[in-house]
Amino acid sequence: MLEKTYEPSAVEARIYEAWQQAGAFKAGAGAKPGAETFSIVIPPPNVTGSLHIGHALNNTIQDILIRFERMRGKDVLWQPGTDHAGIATQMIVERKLMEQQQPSRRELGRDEFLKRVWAWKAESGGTILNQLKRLGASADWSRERFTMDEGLSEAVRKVFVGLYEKGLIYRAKRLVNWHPGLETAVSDLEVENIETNGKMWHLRYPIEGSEETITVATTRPETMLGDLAVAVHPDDERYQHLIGKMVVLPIVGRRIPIIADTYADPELGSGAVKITPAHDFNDFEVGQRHGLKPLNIFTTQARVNANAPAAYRGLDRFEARKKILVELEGLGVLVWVDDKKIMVPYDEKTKQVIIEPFLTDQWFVKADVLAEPALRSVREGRTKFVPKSYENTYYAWMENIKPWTISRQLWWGHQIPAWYGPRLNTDPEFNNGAAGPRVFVGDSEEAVIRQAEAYYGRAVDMFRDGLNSTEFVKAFHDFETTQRDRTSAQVWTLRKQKDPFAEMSDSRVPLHRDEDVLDTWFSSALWPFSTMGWPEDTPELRKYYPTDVLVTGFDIIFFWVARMMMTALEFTGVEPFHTVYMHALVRDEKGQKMSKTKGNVIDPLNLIDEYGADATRFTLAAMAAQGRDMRLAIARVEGYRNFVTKLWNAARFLEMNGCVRKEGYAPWRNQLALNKWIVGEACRAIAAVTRALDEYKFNEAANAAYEFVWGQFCDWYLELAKPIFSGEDEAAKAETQATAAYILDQILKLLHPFMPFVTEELWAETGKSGPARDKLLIISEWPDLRGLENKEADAELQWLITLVTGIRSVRQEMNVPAGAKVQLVVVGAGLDTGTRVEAHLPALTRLARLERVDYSDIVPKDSAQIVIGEATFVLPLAGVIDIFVERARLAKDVDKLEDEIDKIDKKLNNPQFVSKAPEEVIEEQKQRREEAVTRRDRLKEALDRLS
RNA sequence: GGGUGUAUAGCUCAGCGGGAGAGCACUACCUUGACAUGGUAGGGGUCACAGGUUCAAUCCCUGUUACACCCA
Repeated sequence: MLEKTYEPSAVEARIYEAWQQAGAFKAGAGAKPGAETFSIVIPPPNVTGSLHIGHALNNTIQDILIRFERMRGKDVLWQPGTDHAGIATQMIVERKLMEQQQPSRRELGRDEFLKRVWAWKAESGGTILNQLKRLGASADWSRERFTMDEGLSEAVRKVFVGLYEKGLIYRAKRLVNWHPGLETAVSDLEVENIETNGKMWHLRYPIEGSEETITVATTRPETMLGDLAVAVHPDDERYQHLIGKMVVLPIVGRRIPIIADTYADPELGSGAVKITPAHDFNDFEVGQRHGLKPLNIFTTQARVNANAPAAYRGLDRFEARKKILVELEGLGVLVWVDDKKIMVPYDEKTKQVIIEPFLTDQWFVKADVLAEPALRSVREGRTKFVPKSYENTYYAWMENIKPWTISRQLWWGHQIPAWYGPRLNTDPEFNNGAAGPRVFVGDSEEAVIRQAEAYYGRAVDMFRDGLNSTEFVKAFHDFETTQRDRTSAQVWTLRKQKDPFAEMSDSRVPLHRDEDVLDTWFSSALWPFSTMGWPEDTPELRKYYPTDVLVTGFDIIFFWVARMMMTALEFTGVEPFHTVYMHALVRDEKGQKMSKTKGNVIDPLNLIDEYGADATRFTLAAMAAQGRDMRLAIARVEGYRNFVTKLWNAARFLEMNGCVRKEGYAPWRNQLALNKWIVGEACRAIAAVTRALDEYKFNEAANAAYEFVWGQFCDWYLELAKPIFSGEDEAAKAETQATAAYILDQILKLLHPFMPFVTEELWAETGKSGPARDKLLIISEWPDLRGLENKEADAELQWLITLVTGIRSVRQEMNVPAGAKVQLVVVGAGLDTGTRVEAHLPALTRLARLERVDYSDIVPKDSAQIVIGEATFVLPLAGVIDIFVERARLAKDVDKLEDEIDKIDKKLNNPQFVSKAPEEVIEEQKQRREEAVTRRDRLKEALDRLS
């Protein structure tokens, strides 16, 4: 016997274990022979992260699709894994070191620090995956991958080398977005521009050899220390005579030119702008056009460096600003201050640190080249976005894609497989100072050594500890010495004669490895194929790649989706998935983003603890309409928890009434209209859920299932079955018991993708009697009852439901006590109505609380009347009902019908409508009119009888 | 500044060229043999505003307003 309520906490862990034991999550579990494949790769969560509500939604949707397709007999793989999340993880470990008062990252050194990170990964890395398991995620855990696994790292190196060799990855000195806290470059996407109340300071610069001044405006006065020019528009009348003159930069004393460049906007401020090429992206370009060599005034921590006057060195950028303003004011240079809204670039993650444009050597990907085929894939429909509107977002970004900065000055991540060595004097670029060291890129040290030996014509030494290790410095110095001498054949000959050991110091060339690591998204970009074994040609890769659907939030469409498209097309030649399903972001019930600081975070694990995984999942699915965000209200979760209980109790009711599954039961052999009807309803519900899931309309799927289970099966079928169960007709009872058990099976299947735990538990419970179940629900077949609708049964049950509802409605409105039994008189019944009344007499009596049912040709006086079809159903309530109220009730209905008839008549009397509207629309209107007229006439008659 | 999206019941949201819907909330009644995490009945909407297209507009088009998000 089932308990009165379902206890999720008592069941979920056991069920999950049973699935694992049965190998139900394994790739291909339950697949029909020769089945189509269906694969999804999980968006890998941060390895040291924990589950938030967005993950819960994301993975619920994936699990619904996976369970659905698995039940449909496809060969399914859900590929799980985690991401090393370079910046986030490194920050966490650094913070922990600080909290525990241990040596800092730099004090520990690279190797020791990385050991600590791996230890932390080992300690906390399983958390989020365990949380996904609590949600019921049926991923193939035996195939779990991590972005820094050896295989995936090999894929990263292969891709890096491949792109490098094609010229699609290059190293360059550029202005990049610099994070002064982490002291690393970040990509454009990792910067969020936030509108802030700022100021515009107007500075009057003196002009050399003149009494004139030129006024420039800036939001960042401290950067004046790095000013290299003042620009005016070439057509600006006001400044023609100043172009070419020199400004003496206050405080600094540097002479800088006044240049003509269209970047200066004559309309803005004074029309003259200061140019600081090392600290502003626009200024950098201006500087390049005019051959200005950028002057960097900041350290990697955004403190003023030695390129500035001594008084400012070491000051933080904001301290420097204060000091400069004081000094400029004292000099009379600062002439005016405005308030101004300015966009300040913040670190996108924490929104705490202001990002600084900073001039450094970095690695870049020529994203524009890779974007071309990725754009075509979507334009030509080989990959589709759901909802489709995101395709425009994708186009807009991809069409204007900028070079992708992929190097990070971090330690946790994939170290860039590049080595640097000195240039030979025979190298064509030897005298080009800007060319920098000679770079060797290879997917292994052996490959690099081979290349380097070919270049140098002799052995090389590999220095892994970086540019500053004493061994490297010494070796490099030795090489440079010999290298210099070799520039002249004469000197070289002399040297060899003087120094018999010259040969030795000449013999090995020191190479050092690039210390930087790659952007985390570089490895994520390979996820769909790297997890399946690429670059090896594995069976998984052949079978499950390309994948089918990518399920993700729209916030990482650029970070991740676009980049997967690019790398997959470049390296595998196919789109990594045919569909990208973008779900909404989960917000709180007030529509605000959830954040720890606001304290409005809904922890999915709390929801699971309190309401169960099934209710949590169902809520997320039911709210997953295709939109930008969804607001999660606890009341909804509660409601779906109630739904779980409802299902549980329906099963309990069946159990109590001997509804056992029957061997050889065939739904098409049902005799009773009630059973024919519920089979048809199930058929429609299954079709609706299936179609909705095929279209990724999870809310529609959930609602259709919910409506059928609660609104049809529980509210009507079970209620109507009650009199049969307690009745004498054994044949009817047997058929209904078998049908009820059969429908429950269909329901369990239908709900399983949404509510896997309670359905699996009930599947087991109901499997204890009747024919033995041959497998778990998770790998059972998705239901399909097509062709079992029955029009007559539908009409009959619809009639019954209308009648019961009608009587109940009258009873309530007439304030008939709920317990009181009343008489029903059927007037004007034809053969159909008579048969139906007789067939459903017990149900009717019970549900409408009737004392007895009589037939008559005369309507009793002062009665409430219900018109259905040709018959009028009369509740003789003389003395009980208020005639006035009953008249009002009927009159209201008549009014409604009159309105409708008027509306339809207007249409039908319009010759335009009749001539232009489609035939079936006209026909439908006529039919609706006829029904309305009949019903109105009946109601009018009823009304007349009341007076 | 550019772009995208949204505006429907008190709330959260579906829907859609031809009858305005759901869940929650609300009101009233009901502990009837699965379920009070329940049942029954009920109230509630100029479908943001203004034009246009159409025989017909909540739905399509244009504009306005408000809000949200993305990009610079």
